[in-house]
Amino acid sequence: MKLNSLIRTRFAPSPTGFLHIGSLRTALYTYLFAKQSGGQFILRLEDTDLERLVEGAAEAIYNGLKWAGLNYDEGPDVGGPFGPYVQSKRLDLYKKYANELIKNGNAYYCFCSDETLEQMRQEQIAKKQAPKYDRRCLKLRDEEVKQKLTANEPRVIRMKIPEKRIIEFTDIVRGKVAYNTNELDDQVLLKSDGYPTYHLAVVVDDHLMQISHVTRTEEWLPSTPKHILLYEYFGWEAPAWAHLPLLLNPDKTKMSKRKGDVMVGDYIKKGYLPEAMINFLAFLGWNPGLPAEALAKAGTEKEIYSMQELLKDFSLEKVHKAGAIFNIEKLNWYNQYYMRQIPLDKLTELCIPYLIENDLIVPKFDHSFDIAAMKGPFTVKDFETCLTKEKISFDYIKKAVALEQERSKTLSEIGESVKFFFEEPQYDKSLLFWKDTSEEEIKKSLQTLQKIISDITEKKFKKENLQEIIMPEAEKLSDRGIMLWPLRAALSGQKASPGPFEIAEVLGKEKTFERISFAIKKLD
RNA sequence: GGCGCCAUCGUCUAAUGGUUAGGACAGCGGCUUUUCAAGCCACUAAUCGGGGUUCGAUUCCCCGUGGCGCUGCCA
Repeated sequence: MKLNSLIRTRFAPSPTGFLHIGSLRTALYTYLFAKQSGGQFILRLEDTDLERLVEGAAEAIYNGLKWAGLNYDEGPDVGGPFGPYVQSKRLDLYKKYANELIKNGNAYYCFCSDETLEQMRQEQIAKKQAPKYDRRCLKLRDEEVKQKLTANEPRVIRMKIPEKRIIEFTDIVRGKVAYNTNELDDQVLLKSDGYPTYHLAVVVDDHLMQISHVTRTEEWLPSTPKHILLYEYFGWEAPAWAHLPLLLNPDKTKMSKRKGDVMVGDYIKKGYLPEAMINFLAFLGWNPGLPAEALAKAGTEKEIYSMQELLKDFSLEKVHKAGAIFNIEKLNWYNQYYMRQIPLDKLTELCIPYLIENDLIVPKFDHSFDIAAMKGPFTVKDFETCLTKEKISFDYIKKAVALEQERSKTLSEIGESVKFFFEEPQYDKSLLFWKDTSEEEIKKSLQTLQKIISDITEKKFKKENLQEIIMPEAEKLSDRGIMLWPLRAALSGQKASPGPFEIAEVLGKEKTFERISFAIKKLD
């Protein structure tokens, strides 16, 4: 372990898919750990599997990290002193180090074909043995190897694992962990296509990039002894290890697609806020666990943490060992909480892409942008110059959003619930009926309202005034719902919505009158 | 199969030898109420099993059970 030196951590995803929500949590913990001590956080792309590369995945990773506020000090798109930060651009390096291992006798060429290896595996399984390379190529004589190399036969480079050694290491999350080298396979380090496997590349890069702490998920725990051996072969000092718990599906399997949304982009599109996602993810597998006195002082066990507070309180030692199920309900709760904290102007800006998507407002520019990429006009200024649909102002949108702010869990939900402010509501006339009131009563209520409203001046069309004037009328009835329900229903066309007076104020006198008239017509 | 990791309410977790086992989400009930939310109040709900160690175990040790991970020229 490196002591007394700058903490440098890295997040090293492979661009074989869009940014996974579990990866984002790993990145978060990695970021927090480095940044809380003034260390550096690095992004490295591990694109050594040509077959699984996905186009656009790298972009999605950059965007996702940026969205979440996990800014890296060095990385493929920002550069840095230890670049390149993309493994496919470092092939010569891996080759050089692999050859060094051969020279020192810590690795050897293997010319076995896929079929040979597969057969070997099958035989071992049949004999109930652990599948393991039988080292037949290690027994090749020097001349044979030389001959095959000259003939340019396909080959890989395998790591030579010593026998009967116990590799013990201390993991920051798990404590002491030990593996017997007899259980380890002679791992392929350099593939026949010249690309390194993860095992070689990760060790070489972590060393060259001066990574002090390796943080990664638990699935890597069993390969850690191989990595430690490689550090030993190279004569390098190994970093500190921290194997983080996995994020799980509700059925406790490794979180994956098919069992729900797992891509960060999915959550961005749905309108989750980065603050909520970060807070939620931080507490999935970690908890500050305040001492009793501090707890008593705080009054309650605080679960709302900003990035700043996380930076202050996070600690790898307190990360849980067990995997955590991704619980969407709690995310929703966090998101709703954070949505209520956002200043209205800002929230409105965030909602605009969703309104455009729902065709509620139409900008003049080409709006075929991607919400997940978060590109497009978001400022008030941009927005006011780009509307075409019946002179809807930013202010109008703001008022509509304000009414849905507390009632929505996501931005996309606001985009939906706010619809009736922008288009005539379509509904069945049965919606207008309050409990078991008669059609006549409802109609009478609406007619009364029609009259009251036409008497109110445009200027006085505020919810307080409306309430002051309409409530006494409603109180005259056996149940004020007889007047208030049909009013609300007529204005919103919805079973559930904000209150009638607030809606009326936003719609304005003219639209309010029209919608009441429309409702009366429905009853005729 | 082998190896490893893990195990507190349904879920996320707090409490590391002494608590009525705490909180949050969800759920349920109530208050509020023109609807739905929100808010406020209350309730339900957990230490996987068995052995030890100890005056005392959620906590330490062992065994079992269960879950998960790895066992690829994937990462």
